Parts: sequence; structure tokens; C-alpha cells
Amino acid sequence: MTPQRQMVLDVVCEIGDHARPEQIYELVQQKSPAVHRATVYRTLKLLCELGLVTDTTTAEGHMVYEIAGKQPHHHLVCRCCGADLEFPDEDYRAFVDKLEEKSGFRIEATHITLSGLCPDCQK
Amino acid sequence: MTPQRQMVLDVVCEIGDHARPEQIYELVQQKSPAVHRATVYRTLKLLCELGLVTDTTTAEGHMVYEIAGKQPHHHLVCRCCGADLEFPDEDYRAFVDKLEEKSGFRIEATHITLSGLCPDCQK
DNA sequence: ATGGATGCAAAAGTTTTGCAAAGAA
DNA sequence: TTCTTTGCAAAACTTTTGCATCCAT
Repeated sequence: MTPQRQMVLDVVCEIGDHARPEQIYELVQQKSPAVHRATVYRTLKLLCELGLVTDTTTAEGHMVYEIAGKQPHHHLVCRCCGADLEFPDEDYRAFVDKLEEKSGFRIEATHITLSGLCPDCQK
Repeated sequence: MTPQRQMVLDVVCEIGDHARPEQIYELVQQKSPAVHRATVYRTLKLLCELGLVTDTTTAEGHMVYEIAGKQPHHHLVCRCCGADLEFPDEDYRAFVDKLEEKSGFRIEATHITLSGLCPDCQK
């Protein structure tokens, strides 16, 4: 675990929510401008493989990272204001379980992001 | 509705499943090599706005298009062999309805794609 | 002629890769 | 030394945009 890797991990922790690579890169830059973008990408991929962070794809197709080890949960992201509401796994899990049973597929999407409008932006 | 647009629409129909822009472009190319990639992209965007096709983002973050007007449905895509199984809306709808009620969000993801392993590839 | 559609080239955004230098084991 | 990590630059991939031309009204 090199300083660069620690820093990337810290930043992902710090952001807490869904962290996009560019956002991570910018924060890392602020702390240590020498760290290269490629290092951030390589590190994120590595941290994923190590299971320290998880990756998801948003409904808009952006890769987002998050610290692993939290309770399984998912995200509702407001496409208008960006508000990010986590929701617990139980309902999704029930849905996926039923789907696996019916289809025979083993579903690997363990962390999903749904896009929509938050209560405020619906007004 | 120009010949180019008709051709893009036809190809999306023809592919049936989730059609990726490059795949669409290639098939259009075979029929009419003069059609430019930018035209395909512009046309897909237009057809979306017209409601003739729908777009989704796969779990891998790729944009995929599909002819509109089908019954609401979703996709299970095998990350190993690419098999694409559609599943009906009902269970997803029930899940989303519950989620909307609990969260206050209006969820706009009306066409989702989950990634996993098909029965064959689990062996 | 007016306005939209197209082809083209170029840009833009994101992510990956090859390679050489630097560092640690 | 040997293996890994890093910084760098460049490529790769996907999508968008500006502009001139073309076509149909």
C-alpha cells in the first residue's frame, strides 16, 4: 500500500457517496499534485480487485466508486440536483432473488444506481 | 424521415436485442458505406427524442438502443457469453413502486439491464 | 432562398497501455 | 538484482460539435 494508493483510498472514503474518477483525481491532486491520472485509474481498478472499494455504473453510464464493506445498499440519484439517497438492500434483494429463481441467471449487479427526480425537484 | 434515418431505424429493429451504436454503425455501413458515424449517433439521439427507440445504459456503462413500443421489459445480460434474456416488467415495477413510495423519488429508470451469468456459463 | 440533413474533420471526455525511471525487497 | 509502482506520453474508444455542402421544399 503505497502513499498514492492510500491517498486514493482516503479520498474515496472522504467523498463517501459515489465518487467519480475525475472527482477522485481532483482531490488527490489537491493533496499531491504529482500523482498522475493514470495512477488513480490503475489504483481504483486495483482496489476493486482487492475488494476494498466497489464500482458501479450510474444510469448515465458513469463509473463510480465507493468504499466497500458497508452494508449492501443502492443509490437513488436525482438527475436534476444530484441528490444521492441510499436505500437498503432488502427490497432489491427480494426482487433479484425472485428474478434469479425464475431465470436461472446468477445476477452479479450487487450495487445499483437508479436515476430519477428527488421530491424537491419534482415540484 | 430520410433514407439514413430509416436505415438506422431498420437496423435497430433488425438487431432486436440491445443494439450498441458501433454495432448499428457497422450494419448501416454494410448497406450504405457513405453514411457517417456522426449521422448514426445524431439519428439515434433523434429517434430517442421522437420516442421511436429507447436507450438504456448497461451495467458495463455502454449505451444500448432498442425499438420502442414493446411491452415494458428489462434485460439480463450474461457477462460471459453475452446471452440476453428479457424479463417482464411486473416484478421490477413492484420493486420500483415500493421504492418510490418509501423514498419520495420519482424513478425514471424504466428500462434496466442487469449483468450476471447465464445458466450455461455458471457451469 | 430557406431550412434542415449530411459528411467531414476535428475536438472532447474518459480510460487504457507501453515504456522508462524510480523505489522497495 | 529483481519485481513492483509510478509518471509520462500517447493511444484507444466513444461521442459530440462546427462548418460547409447538399437536398428538398
